[in-house]
Amino acid sequence: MSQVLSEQVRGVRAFAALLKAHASVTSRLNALLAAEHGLTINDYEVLLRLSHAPERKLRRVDLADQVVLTASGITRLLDGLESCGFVERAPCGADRRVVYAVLTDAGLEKLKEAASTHVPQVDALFAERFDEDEIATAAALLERLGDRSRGENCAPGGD
Amino acid sequence: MSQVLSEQVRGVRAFAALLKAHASVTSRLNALLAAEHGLTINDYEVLLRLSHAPERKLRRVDLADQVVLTASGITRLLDGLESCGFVERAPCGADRRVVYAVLTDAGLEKLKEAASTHVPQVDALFAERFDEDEIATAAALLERLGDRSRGENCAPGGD
DNA sequence: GCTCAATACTTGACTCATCAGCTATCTTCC
DNA sequence: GGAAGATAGCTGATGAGTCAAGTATTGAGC
Repeated sequence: MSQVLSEQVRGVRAFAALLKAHASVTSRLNALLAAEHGLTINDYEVLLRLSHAPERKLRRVDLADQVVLTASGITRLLDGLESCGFVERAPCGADRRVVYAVLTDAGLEKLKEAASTHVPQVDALFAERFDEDEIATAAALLERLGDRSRGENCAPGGD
Repeated sequence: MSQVLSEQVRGVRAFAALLKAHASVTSRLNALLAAEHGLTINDYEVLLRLSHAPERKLRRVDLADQVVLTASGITRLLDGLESCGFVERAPCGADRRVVYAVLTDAGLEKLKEAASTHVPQVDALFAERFDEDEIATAAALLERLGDRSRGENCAPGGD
């Protein structure tokens, strides 16, 4: 009866595992990050991206792309970080539509503080389950999955 | 300066890739599932789990565990599926605290209908990026990551 | 057989992110 | 140099999920 429902199809199993792994891992790490530093994972990721950016600043639209959020999602997220003083706005001389998000010194400090617990926690979570080769393999595969440049037309039924 | 921030630590890279892969993949598939069938990915997963369960029924608490949601999250999600007629409540004779969620015939039909587009889409997404071995490897690694029985005490700084 | 803790579930208030729709600015083309 | 369309960003309404606190039921200990 359930030909359609049986998971003989490979991708489905991997997808289900991705969903569960993500939910499981993020719910745990999110709780720790929130309790210890008052940040969400997305807050943390945004601070991290900014810290790596030239002059510690990024256009909001590029930030949105990097953390896979919509433009309005980034606006609201940055509202929070701005009100904490971790991020500032800076106009762009060349294009007045653009408002850069700039990591402040306080923001960098906050990031370092959060990283000091978050990085070991993340690492422990992986180290408990995988050896180094497996972590590297997982990272490489996941990076390919997240690469949006591939297969834009992936919708056999909808596009 | 940024000893703490540099991603020499392996787990962090894998974690960042997990976040991005998940966001990227789910935002796409969620949009398709919502547009074509009016379901979220979690709705779909719940219908699927129920379809595999004995007598097509599951305690809410077990369902919550399987899809990694809180008890209240499951209540709200099932509210929606109930009002669509895809799921029904059934009392448990042995324990009157328990309310089973039961997949109705309409719910099974809905699942089949949704699966008919969703499964190929999921599969295409993976097939575009990976060969079969890689998909199997990714699935196996992700399953281990999502396995909550391991490493409960994963918080070096908090527990 | 009564009390007390644990378990299953629901509800209200809240957070975070979405979409639709808006303004402002930039670019192109006539 | 003015109109038309594209791009960057913001805002109101909404949805999906969380937590905290509540009820109802069960089971264990005395």
